[in-house]
Amino acid sequence: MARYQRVADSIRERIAQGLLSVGDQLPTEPELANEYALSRLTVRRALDVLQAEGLIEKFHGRGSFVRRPPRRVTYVSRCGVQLDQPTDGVEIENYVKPSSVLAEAPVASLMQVEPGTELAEYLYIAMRDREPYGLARIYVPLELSNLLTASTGHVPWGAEICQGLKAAGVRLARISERVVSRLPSQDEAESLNLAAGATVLVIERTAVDDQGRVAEGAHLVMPGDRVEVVFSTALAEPAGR
Amino acid sequence: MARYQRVADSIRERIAQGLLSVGDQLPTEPELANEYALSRLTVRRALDVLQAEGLIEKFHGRGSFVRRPPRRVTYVSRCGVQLDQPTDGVEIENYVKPSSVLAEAPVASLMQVEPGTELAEYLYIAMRDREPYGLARIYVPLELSNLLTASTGHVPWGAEICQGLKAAGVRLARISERVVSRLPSQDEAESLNLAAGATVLVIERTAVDDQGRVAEGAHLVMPGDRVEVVFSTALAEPAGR
DNA sequence: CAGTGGTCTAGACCACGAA
DNA sequence: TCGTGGTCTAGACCACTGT
Repeated sequence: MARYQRVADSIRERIAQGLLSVGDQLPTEPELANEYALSRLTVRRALDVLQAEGLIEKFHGRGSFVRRPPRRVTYVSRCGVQLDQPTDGVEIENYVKPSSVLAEAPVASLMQVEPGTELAEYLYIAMRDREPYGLARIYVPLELSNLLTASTGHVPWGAEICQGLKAAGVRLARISERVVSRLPSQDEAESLNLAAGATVLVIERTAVDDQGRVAEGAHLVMPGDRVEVVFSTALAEPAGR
Repeated sequence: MARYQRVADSIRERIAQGLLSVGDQLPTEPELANEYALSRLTVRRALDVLQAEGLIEKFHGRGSFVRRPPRRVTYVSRCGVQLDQPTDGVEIENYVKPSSVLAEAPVASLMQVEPGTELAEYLYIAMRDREPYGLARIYVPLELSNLLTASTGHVPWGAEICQGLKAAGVRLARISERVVSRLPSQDEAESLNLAAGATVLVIERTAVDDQGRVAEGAHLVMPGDRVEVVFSTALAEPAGR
């Protein structure tokens, strides 16, 4: 086994044993190189491995630190964004920025409208532990968004969108979701504060009403190592038949 | 911008322009180092970037090659494994290995049985383009698996499991699926022929019958950059009501 | 300013694959 | 056996952070 792997194992062990705790700064790279009698490049590769695993976090100019073990946030398939992990008591804050946009090609395809159609866009940034962990763009046809704001009196969030649509007389017939894992764009990497090599989980969701029109579309980007997605489907033929 | 990034851009450009085509071998690392007047380590880092992007593939002892752009395979939520991308004409082969196992803790939790319970396990390896792209472990309670083999006469695959269960009188009430992205275990990396730093998409699925018992459980592991997962839910209240 | 991680070099040896 | 990528070194300079 390569030496950098052994160093990674050794530091992993130190963390597991509690010799290094969450938030602690690791020895500097020259110190580690000296300690293991290896070149600095070799211990750097070990740290890269640990960073890819999400065990540590490196900051240019500051040092390397033991990371809080990533608690997975659960995304549950439902109308409106739903991100929660109920039992850990950590607050999740959301920042919402509503606006209206002209649909570019990808959004137009998602919403099944002509490119250039005007849509209401809700941009959400979800924070947790003072770190961003999710970007959500939710699109609603303009005529529906007016009904939404009128009925709720403020910018809706999550399940409120669902209820608002219902109150506005929209009957949702089907929700389709597409889940993909990929490398983040540069923007996404910065917004979500992602390490090099990290992936994001992308969920594209459309809610179709009983007229076959797309009533809501969502584009969610989340850090791949901090989310789990749960789908639960009741089958068409219930037990009673 | 760092020099290795510029080299990566340059090679990316060569591929985009068709100077390098799918399957072509790249110049060797010493050649590239010479060509760009950089050290070998620097061009190696450029190649690492391209490999992480899935653009090239490196083979120890053979060379680096332009990779076929990863066609995403679509996993559609359904009973039984369903992996297909209909319109590309590339054959998907499956190798099945049935056996019976004693449930370890994670499997026992998936199937909601006591640890140590005997279960039928079907291990599938899905191949495509002569490369493995999916590992599936499907678990069925032993009494159901006997019914299955009896009714189909051979080892069932995919939708056959669903039909077989139905024929055996099992009424499925709900399917739950959990999707997670993570780094592969060493075994998984080898079986799926994954590059360093690649992630896998894991789907854990359980099908529950109308008695609340788990009739089928599945643990699917797929290369994160070659799958997309699609869920479609008809809502509880159809349009007609 | 001092201390940290990020990039880069020139050279060496090793491990693997194919002929 | 030979050519390939994988690992490693000792040293250098740069870029960022906090004081």
